[in-house]
Amino acid sequence: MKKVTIQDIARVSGVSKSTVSRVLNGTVAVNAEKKRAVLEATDRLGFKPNIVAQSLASGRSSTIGVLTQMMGSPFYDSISQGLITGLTATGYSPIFADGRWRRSEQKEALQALVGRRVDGVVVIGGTLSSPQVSKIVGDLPVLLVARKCEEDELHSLAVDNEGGAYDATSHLIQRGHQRIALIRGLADHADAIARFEGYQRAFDEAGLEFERELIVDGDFSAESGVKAIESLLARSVSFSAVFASNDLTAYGARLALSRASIRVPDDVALIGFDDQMESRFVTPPLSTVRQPAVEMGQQAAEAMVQLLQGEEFESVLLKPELMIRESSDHSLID
Amino acid sequence: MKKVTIQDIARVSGVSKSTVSRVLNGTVAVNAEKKRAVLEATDRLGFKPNIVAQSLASGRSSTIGVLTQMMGSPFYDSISQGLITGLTATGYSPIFADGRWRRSEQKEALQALVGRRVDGVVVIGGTLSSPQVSKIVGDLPVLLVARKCEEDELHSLAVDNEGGAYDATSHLIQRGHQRIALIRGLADHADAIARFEGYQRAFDEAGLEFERELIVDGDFSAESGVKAIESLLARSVSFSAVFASNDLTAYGARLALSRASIRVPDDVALIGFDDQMESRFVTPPLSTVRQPAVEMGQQAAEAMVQLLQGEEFESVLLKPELMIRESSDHSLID
DNA sequence: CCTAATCATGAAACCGGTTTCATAATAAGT
DNA sequence: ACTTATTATGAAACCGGTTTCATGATTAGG
Repeated sequence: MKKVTIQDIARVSGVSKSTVSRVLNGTVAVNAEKKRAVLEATDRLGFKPNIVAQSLASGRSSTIGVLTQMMGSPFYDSISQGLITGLTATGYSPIFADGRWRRSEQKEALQALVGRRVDGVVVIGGTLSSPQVSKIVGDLPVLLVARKCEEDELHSLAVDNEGGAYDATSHLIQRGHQRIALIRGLADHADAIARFEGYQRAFDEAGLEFERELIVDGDFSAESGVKAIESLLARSVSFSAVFASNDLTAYGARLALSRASIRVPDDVALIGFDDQMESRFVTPPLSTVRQPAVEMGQQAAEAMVQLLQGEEFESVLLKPELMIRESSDHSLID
Repeated sequence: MKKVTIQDIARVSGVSKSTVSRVLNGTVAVNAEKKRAVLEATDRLGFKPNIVAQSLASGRSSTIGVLTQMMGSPFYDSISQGLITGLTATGYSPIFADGRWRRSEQKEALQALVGRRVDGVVVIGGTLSSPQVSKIVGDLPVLLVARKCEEDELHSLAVDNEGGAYDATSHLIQRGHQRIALIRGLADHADAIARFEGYQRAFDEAGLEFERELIVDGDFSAESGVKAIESLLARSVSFSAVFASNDLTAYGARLALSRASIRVPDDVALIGFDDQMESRFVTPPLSTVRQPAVEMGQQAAEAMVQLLQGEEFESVLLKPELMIRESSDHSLID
């Protein structure tokens, strides 16, 4: 079970290890006869290059660092998943480090990745500013996923949260809803803020005022959806629709409504954000704003490979798609 | 932005690079004065060891290969997530490769990991037999997660699927149900088979016979839950309870029941398997058999680190916990 | 046919660490 | 005090590749 090295190949095929390397990488032409001998030996001895040695010598590790923020969010998890699948058979392997949404840990994680000499870095979410990221990763290619890049110095692959929220809210307004409760996400989370802004803009453009009392704080968890509805009911706030900042929150809201014998969509329309896998199957199927998480991960993988091959990549802002299902399929207007 | 090497440290602090290495690794004692100088220089120059070089020289890469099977299953995804978090700050980094539930791809993926000279391998699910795995990874420590090891030659961290299914079924039987539909998982999936066996044993031990017509095929997807219920109804099979092979399937079943105006749990009790995050919040909250996926991932991380430190590790078979919620909270017996 | 340019190839340097080995210095033993 | 066992340390080998460089062989140009 001892490892075969190119030295062994060289000895067996009667050439120098330089030549073996050249044959294997096809960097320069070598005599056809020797080439055949080398390939034959490589095959017969079952040679597998030592990627670590390759990395050290070439300065490239064929490894891509991925910084995640594990909050057990289905959305972020799906992106990671898409990245892993998108990277298979590209020659690059993803190596993960987690930042737990804490600045210091994100920095450490990023440093660990750089220490491992990754060829590029994909940052999924997180709260590090792009200068902070740049400072740590240096001139390595970086791709920010599910995050806009404020300064536009880094490449990014994000979703238009504001637009998505605008669409969702407008949809409800068109169905005649005016008292639309909003369950917000984490107060300092960029996505949550953008979604709130979309909500506001929908009201503005419809020439309507939204009521302060309809805005409830949340934290993207299902529990916070339950609490939000309970709070609304406890305060006897009336509302005919609920826009939850993500699907998980919408599930919680749905449960709380059900407990209060409020029917969805008959009494109250409900809409979420994300379109996680389960949303098509909950009762009633949940209307939501679709963020193609898995696809984003795969796209990120492709984009990173492109960048590593020296090609250019234009930051993209994906337009999320409104998925209208039964939970909002009830119009107040006949 | 050029890299600082131990050679630089050596020059600055006036010692040889061997000594620098010794100080940094604490392998052997060195003169206190020199030690201080080295540490000071290390600090001042902001030295970060090149892990690739370290790996090549030491033969250890401080990297753990993880073989996943991306089927977008929340259960498996959560294990990966647990692994990532469990490995942070251990000095080891996880590197992923995906096998897509296909034998040939699993082999390739595993080979890729070994080629990267990982120190150990964690296999999550998958269909490779343990001899096949051993053959590829050689004498590296291996941990099979969410899978029993048939031959017991490899370490494993699994859940007692048969027992869990037995508990779930028995629970329904105790509540007076006798016509319990079972929606099976993928026909050739070990977990699906074990769950079916648990179902059968529960009937046996209760002295009851289960009816063939109540067993419907599925594939662990929500769609298959919908189809299963539709099939049951189309065949006019009567049943008072449904045991779905996983939560996703249960969601689908719930939706189909709802469409047919069959109430849960009043008309039909429903129970799933997994206890994924959402199950507490669907309507009605889903009774299920809890597999602590995230915790399993974390435990796997710990176990692997243990193995790498030469400590022993006993394969464990976790006992899943029955979570009784509203979806099965209706007894036929008063 | 002779000189210059091109080409294939092996030797050696290199990537950045770890580890063995030999040596000089120090401590211990009698 | 003299030999022997320890100890700290630098030089050098090594891990397994890639890449530069020099050289001898080949081809092209005139």
